[in-house]
Amino acid sequence: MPTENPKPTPSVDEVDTRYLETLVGYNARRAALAVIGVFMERMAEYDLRVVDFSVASLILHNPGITSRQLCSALGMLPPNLVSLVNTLEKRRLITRRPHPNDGRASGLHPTPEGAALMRAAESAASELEFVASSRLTVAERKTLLRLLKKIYL
Amino acid sequence: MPTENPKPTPSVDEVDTRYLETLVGYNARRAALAVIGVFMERMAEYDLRVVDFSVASLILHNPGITSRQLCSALGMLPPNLVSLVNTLEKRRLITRRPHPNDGRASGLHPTPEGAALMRAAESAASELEFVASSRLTVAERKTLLRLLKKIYL
DNA sequence: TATTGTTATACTCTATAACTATA
DNA sequence: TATAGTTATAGAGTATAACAATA
Repeated sequence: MPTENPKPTPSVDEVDTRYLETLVGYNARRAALAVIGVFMERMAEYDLRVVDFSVASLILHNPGITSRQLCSALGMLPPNLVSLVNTLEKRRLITRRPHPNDGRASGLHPTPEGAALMRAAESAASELEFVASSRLTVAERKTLLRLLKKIYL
Repeated sequence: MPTENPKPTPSVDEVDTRYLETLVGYNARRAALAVIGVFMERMAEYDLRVVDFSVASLILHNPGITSRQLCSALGMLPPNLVSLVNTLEKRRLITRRPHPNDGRASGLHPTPEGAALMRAAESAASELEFVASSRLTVAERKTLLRLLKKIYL
């Protein structure tokens, strides 16, 4: 009878991630973190975090938007938006004006400086898209965006 | 001459998110958060957070894997893995054994109970995939996974 | 000298409760 | 009574520095 040692405390040579890679959530999270990592580095030039960029971009394209609307659009909670908006205001990138129909709310508006900064930041972001999806064809990138929207919309 | 009031502090009716929706990072993050939100609720039954599931799944499929290998595979930092592994060990879901080739490391192995739990959890996760991607055809889901991998690999 | 695992700790992000001013 | 915005605070997640044991 030959030597038998069926389970000799094995070591792992190469990690098998095949199961996790079958999950949409795992892949979407990895992809998001990869893209956003590059995005963060690039936006440091404008002193904008990812969430600052998102908020300021929505204000640029939706002048008069309220904090509540920003929270709904971006899935964040009102208390976590307060200091962010305050900082943008102190940097003179946005201003608050009284809301025309609702005395409780403020309308958020880009300043000329804020609009200029965001146009530059959005240009940089759009350039980055080509880097981030450099291994995708234009058609594949379009398909990816379409399928991702079908997941979360 | 009619009344003119070209910029009367507008209010926003419906938020225009079209620019952000052109960005892969924005869409991937939204999709990941949507899927993972459902995932978290479902995994509460097994008392597993997303990261617990990922670690335990890798241990199941890679018996003998080290902490260092887990960190590399999941993009997390060693200090943040310590208490997670300790908790899995205290729950008797995994055990540590001496690494065969490296006295500094421990090999992590699933216990029979841990393997049984993870097989159940993985079944639930795979079922959830059909819910999460219910608006996608099978072919679309396959395409989505392929394109996401091309982004982060 | 470099690496594995660990402790301690700091920083960021996210979540909850409670308050005010207005609808 | 309900909602917008705010404050304070708690909790989760992520980050760095430094150490002991081993390679």
